[in-house]
Amino acid sequence: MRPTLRQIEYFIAVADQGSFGAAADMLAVSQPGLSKQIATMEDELGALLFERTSRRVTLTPLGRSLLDRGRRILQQVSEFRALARGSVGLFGDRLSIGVLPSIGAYFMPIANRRLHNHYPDLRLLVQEGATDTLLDCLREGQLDAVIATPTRDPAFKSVPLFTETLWICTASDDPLSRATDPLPLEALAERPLLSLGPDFALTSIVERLAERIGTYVSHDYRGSSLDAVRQMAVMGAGVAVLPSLYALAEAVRDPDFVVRRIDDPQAVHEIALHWRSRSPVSQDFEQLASELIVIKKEIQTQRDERLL
Amino acid sequence: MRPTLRQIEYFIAVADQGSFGAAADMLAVSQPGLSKQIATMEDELGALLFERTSRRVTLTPLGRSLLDRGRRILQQVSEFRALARGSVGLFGDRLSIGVLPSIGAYFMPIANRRLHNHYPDLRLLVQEGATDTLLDCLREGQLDAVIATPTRDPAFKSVPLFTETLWICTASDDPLSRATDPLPLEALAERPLLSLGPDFALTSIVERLAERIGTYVSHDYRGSSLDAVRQMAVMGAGVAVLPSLYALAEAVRDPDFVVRRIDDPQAVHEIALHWRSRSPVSQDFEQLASELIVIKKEIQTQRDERLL
DNA sequence: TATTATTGATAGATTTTTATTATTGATTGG
DNA sequence: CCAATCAATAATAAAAATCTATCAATAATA
Repeated sequence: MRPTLRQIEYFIAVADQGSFGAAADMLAVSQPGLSKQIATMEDELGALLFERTSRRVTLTPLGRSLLDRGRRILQQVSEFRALARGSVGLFGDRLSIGVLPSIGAYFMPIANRRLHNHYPDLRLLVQEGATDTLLDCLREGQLDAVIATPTRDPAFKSVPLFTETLWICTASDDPLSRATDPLPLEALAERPLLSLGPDFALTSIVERLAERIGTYVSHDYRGSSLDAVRQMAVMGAGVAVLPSLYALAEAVRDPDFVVRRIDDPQAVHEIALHWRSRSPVSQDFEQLASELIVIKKEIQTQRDERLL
Repeated sequence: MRPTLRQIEYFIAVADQGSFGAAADMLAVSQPGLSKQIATMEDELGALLFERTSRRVTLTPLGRSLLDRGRRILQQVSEFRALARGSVGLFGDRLSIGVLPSIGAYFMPIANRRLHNHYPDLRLLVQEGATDTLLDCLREGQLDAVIATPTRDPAFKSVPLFTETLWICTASDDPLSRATDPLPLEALAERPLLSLGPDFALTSIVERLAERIGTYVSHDYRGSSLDAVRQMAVMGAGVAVLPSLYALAEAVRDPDFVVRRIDDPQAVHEIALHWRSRSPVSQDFEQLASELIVIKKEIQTQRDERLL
């Protein structure tokens, strides 16, 4: 592409030095080489950039008006390089990340703030959805990373981040709402459970729990959001099973909101960070994962203190 | 100076095409040569720009953040050249222009023909889209000019071209279809309006009108094209609000197609020509704008004659 | 499951571009 | 008029970019 960056560079050097020879010295190239580049540049542009008087070289009016543009171009190329080099071991400035709904509303805002301290230039674009949907987007390159239920797909690498416990929420006049201590799973027998739509991995977990104690997940009311699920429970449509991030955040906000942890080793939801195995920045993702783990612990500690 | 302009050019081509082979074809170079350039570029930058899976090529986060910068650099080099060659830039080269859908289908074909008489070498590449999308492309240098709703962004210069009036179209058995004279806005009260998707400035105007008379723009049926909007109106889904260029062109084509102008000072859509303020060929654009204004008047006169 | 097609990477030859040295021609101050 | 200075030219060398041919990996297809 003409003019070449080299030509622009030479052009600026000559303009600055006011002499071909001096410019050549400064750039540590031979004077004829530099002369040639300027000549071909002028030739291709169809106009003279310098006025050669026998004793000195001055810019033509055209050359003068091109000088700033040339400088700006070189400046931008150098910024381009700096940006590329500077982000070795870091992400670029935008990272598209897909997360489960509970993560999106109750984890990402905090995580975003803390990550900002470590990566000041990082801009997170968060998209919420179900695990499978998100992983499809990840596969197709619409997302860079996904925080969701672990998967075994070899197209992805993943690192476990944390485990969410599952909590129940019922109408305030429900007998289950009378206590706040962990609840044995069996106490939910005979009670219809409420959860999200069938796409969500959380729902599968809840279904498995329901099966174990001989009850079922209500198909009539399937929440499109965790808030919807909670509303249905409050109205008495069943027992909502909610992930800890959501349940506890709401409990902190509204002391009258009663949630109880399900006391069962299977009443948990594993959460992992996923990215494409082929991604050339795998190490960055691993580092991101460990940051996120730390952040989760901090959130937990902080919340425990507020609850006590 | 690294990266080379050629490397940046190749980089952008691959990003745009999503494939090394396609990019090489587009640039009329061999695929290995292009691969090599990208490889050395990545090598010299010390970071990968693309993520290669066997079936597709996607940008890494870093690549994505460099893309705009790259485009801007090429854009500026091309402006540098254009400026040097004397305003040959606009009417010698090809002009990529983005326009609103109604303009693209019912104005550009005619404008193109007439412009050809004045500027025999001018080749227009027309792209359709919503105002914001087009202005983004303009900013990034993918387009040279945009004909769309006026904006206040200081990055752009603009000249008003003309004002489109808004017209309605309803099903043929609709009471509103019985007359053809201008319609007071109030006659549309209680009637759901139909328009394009939320990206389009036209839709905002229609929404404002709807609000004034206490009705709404149907969200269930949002046309992806003006034709789609008209179809929905013909099927009785609501009252389509269409810009004059589209409505009158269709009315001329099909005499049974009933459209009525909305008789209200706010039922109008301003249209302006935009270009980058930094463009070295601003004068050319101003001239282009005045040509376009003349052309619009000619079209109007011509159509009025055919309608009478 | 085997086969075919597609896609990007690699190797080596070749052309094109850029740079170097040596030299020339022109101008100007003494 | 001479010596000094500067940019342009010529011949050649070095470097870079590109091409052809081919490979390896992976999906799609039979």
